[in-house]
Amino acid sequence: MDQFVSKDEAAPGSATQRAYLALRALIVAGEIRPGEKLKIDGLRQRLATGASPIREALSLLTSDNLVERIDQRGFRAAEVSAANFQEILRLRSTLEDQALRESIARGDQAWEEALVLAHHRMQRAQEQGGDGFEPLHKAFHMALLAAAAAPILLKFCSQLYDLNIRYRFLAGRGRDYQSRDVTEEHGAILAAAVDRQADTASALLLAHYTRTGSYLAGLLDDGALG
Amino acid sequence: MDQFVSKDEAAPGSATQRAYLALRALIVAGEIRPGEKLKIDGLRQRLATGASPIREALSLLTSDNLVERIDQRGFRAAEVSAANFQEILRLRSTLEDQALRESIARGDQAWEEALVLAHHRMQRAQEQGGDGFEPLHKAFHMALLAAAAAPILLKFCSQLYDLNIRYRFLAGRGRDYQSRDVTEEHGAILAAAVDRQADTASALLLAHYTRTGSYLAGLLDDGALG
DNA sequence: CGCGCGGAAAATATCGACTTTTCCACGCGG
DNA sequence: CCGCGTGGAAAAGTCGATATTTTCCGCGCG
Repeated sequence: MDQFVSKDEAAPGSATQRAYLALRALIVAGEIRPGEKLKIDGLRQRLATGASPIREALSLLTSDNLVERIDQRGFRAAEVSAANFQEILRLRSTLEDQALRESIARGDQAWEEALVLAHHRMQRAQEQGGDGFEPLHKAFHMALLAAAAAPILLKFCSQLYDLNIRYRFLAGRGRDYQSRDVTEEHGAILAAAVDRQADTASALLLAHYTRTGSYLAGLLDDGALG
Repeated sequence: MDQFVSKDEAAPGSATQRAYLALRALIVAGEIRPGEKLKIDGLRQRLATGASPIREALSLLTSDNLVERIDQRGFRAAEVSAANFQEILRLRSTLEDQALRESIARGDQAWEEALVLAHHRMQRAQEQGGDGFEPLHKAFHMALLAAAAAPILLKFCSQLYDLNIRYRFLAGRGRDYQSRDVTEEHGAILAAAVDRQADTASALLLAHYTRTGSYLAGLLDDGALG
């Protein structure tokens, strides 16, 4: 029994890993509000584990820019601001442009197929009411870049994705995010990528981000943010 | 006494911070070889502290791409490779170009003065035998970018600097690094930055990196690396 | 009435020991 | 002679407790 341990909770080996994933999910989803104090003891109870895994997980999240460490005063969820949001958007554009171009240039057939598959799964989840949509959405975006032989770059992109999506959740649980025509946008990006039209794909992707960005900026101005 | 705590060892508050800085220095300086196993107990002795700060420091270093975590098998110093080195160089060029341009565009007089000061100190250290040169070299490079209002970007640049300089140490303790005309290059970059000539400054900076990169790649091919 | 000082309460950071997992070498069986 | 399974040692991971630091609140002094 190796992969057959998913009884109630996914149990990836170490308690640290579990705590890391759980906390990241809580922060990204906005269940832990920006600036909120992260008390070790509280989290210890909430996640049913010891203090060491919690501390380690928080350290990891610190380097992901999702948690801030205050010298001898513990941890808190990262603050949000319009400037921070803009920076994330800008960095993401720069880095994903580069990653996407390299991915398209180097991608083989296996990449292409994995990409189509990721897109299909995402579409499927969306049509069926959005259950489990979020992880698949991220999977699709990362699948676009996956063929780039640049581990650090991909890691940065993954981090920035999480930071960015956090704002979407904060803007209102992603309510009617899908109301905009993201479906079509995703489809167009997929098509361009599969056709190896790097310029087109990149332009579409950046437009996708810029548009989502303005959309969110509008929502954020309405009080969800200082 | 805020900045006056450098008696024997820098003693910044927490044991975690101390362990983090010490380990990072060891890895960057190459005293811990790439791929080397990082045994908790060994480090515990070496740094005279408990296991918790060590683990936490290693977690932080993991996110800096200086340490790799192996699921239930502990930690090891990050491996090195030509591909990894190339990626660092490439990313650094992209990100520092952007950061430098924004820094030059936004920098005020205080920034200019801090920059000149950082350069002077670095020069001074180099002339006097290179004592404490490394931290000042990093300080100068970061001072160039400091006026960019982009904390995440600057953090990435700082990380990439460390990753990059690690290769220089591995290539032979930075032996005759200064034999190349870095002094003049630094001076030219400083001048261009102070004169707010973004294009020139950026071009010089990238050339600086590219040149250092080829230089190191040459050294690394000679067996210091697989 | 406001400011600053002290002491109590809480939270963090750190340590030392326990539990679980992994690694390595030895010996048995094919 | 080589592969496989077993057993012991070592290391990682985790837990609970302790000590140190910070924070908060009320009291007295200016």
